[in-house]
Amino acid sequence: MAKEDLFKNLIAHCKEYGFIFQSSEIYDGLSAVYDYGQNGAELKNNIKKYWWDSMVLLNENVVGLDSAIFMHPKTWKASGHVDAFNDPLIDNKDSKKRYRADALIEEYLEKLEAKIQKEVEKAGKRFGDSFDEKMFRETNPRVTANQEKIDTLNERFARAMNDNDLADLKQIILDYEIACPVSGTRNWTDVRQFNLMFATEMGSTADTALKIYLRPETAQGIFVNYINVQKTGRMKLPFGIAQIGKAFRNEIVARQFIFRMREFEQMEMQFFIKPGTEEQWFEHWKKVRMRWHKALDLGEENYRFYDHDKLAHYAAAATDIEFKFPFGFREVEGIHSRTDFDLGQHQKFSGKKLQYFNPETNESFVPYVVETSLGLDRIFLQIISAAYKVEEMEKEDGSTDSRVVFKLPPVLAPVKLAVLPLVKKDGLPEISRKIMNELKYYFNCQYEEKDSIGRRYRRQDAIGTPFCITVDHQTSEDNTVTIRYRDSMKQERVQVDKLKEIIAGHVDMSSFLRKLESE
RNA sequence: GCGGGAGUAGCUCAGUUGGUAGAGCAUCAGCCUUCCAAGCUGAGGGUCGCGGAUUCGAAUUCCGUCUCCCGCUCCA
Repeated sequence: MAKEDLFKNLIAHCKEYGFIFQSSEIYDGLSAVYDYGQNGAELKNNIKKYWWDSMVLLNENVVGLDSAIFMHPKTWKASGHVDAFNDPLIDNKDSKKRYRADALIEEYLEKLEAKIQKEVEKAGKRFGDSFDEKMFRETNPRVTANQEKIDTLNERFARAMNDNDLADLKQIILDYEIACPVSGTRNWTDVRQFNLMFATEMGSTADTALKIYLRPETAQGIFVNYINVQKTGRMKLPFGIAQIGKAFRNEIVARQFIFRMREFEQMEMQFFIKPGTEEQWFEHWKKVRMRWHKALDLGEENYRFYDHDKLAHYAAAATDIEFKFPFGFREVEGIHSRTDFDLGQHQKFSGKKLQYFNPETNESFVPYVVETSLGLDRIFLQIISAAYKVEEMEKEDGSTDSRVVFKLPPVLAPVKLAVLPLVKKDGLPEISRKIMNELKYYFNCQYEEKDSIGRRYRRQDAIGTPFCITVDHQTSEDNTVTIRYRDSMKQERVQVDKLKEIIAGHVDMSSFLRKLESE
């Protein structure tokens, strides 16, 4: 099957079996927003538990937090998001390229500056030692003309940016005949503002309302609570704060199913450290996080690190853990060395001390931060992409047969086992119900009696149920059932009272975590 | 946002120059009892993405709009 088809089929499969639906589908949907269905919600919760437990249970110096989506507007000034997420953009209609309008103008200014520089250098060579640069700049007509152009443009540009005058930004581009570097034409659209943060108002009357944003990342909720957690938890450096929560970005183009959504969920841990130890902790968390991913057993060859050359405004070092999706290698998790940027900014904007006092050395300082930031929806997509298999097999009579199977890690599977009476009579349903009623306290179970046993197995394969328990006529004689394994399709006959132990061995989170740490 | 493709039942799709909306699978009920889908009988389910125009009559033609997919672009 072609890769595109595979991805399409996966999306269709997710809908058909209750994993993911498009938001508000009966109203034609809402772009780049998705809902998790009955099976998707279970899988998502299990992923969260795996992450949360691996952070908070396995690391005694990492604690959890659940901060609000709404935050004081100053938060986003301090974090840099208000500035970084508000770009005036313009499109060239011929080349179809999109640019930041301010960047185009700045580039033009640089060109003018370069022209002057060239004149100066030329003159410098000609006159040798007797060259008076200041005099030359003030008197040469070509230089003064360009310098005047720069000065007037600079002034107008600064005013337009300050007033957020989009119309004038476009007019500048037209007036100074700035052309597209690709097409060379000046066929421009209007300048439009793309604000990547969703805004709303808090307060019931318009005149007192405060403009607030839906958080574009969960990290700031951790930073603003740094002191609260450190003091009340009596935390000593190094320590971490972990959080799972929704974040919102008004993406210009959101595509590729749940890979890039406008409303998404992050699993982030901010690790506070002494300055000077950031390299060591950066390497530590790179290793730990990669091990966490690989324990899911989705194929070693599907992972790689990608180190950033261009760094975001907050980062000193950054790497991504990338996974090979059906559409190529993409970022799933970011590990960033954020220095004291965030705490420093919040200290500055709030006027509150966000420091750590080391009683041994009598020093106070703003801690450095290494963060691990994982996209929950992305790792969900990663897991189902790797788990979705169409298998061809040969039947006993030589004809071919196929099945669609979700080979989800058993510990994450939405339904752990199905209890199936072989036939719908002879008391088999009653025995099955009894078994189910005992196991339901430990595992998410399903009971099914409709259709042939083979077809019921296939249905369970399609949602990734790792175990099918089949009750047959022998059960009433010796209290045994068959247990059928999803991946091998092999069956074993076991005692009913052994079921809990056998299944727990495969799906229990605590044993999975133990395995993770022992590796 | 731009270019290309698409939208008909839960899923995959057919639907001829405009003339009463179909199939397979799935679902539900019943029959049959069988350890790896596709046995038999019957039933339910669609204002053909939405809105408008043309027409005696529109799934089909035209306009607008929404959504999805691919490629740019943007973002991490």
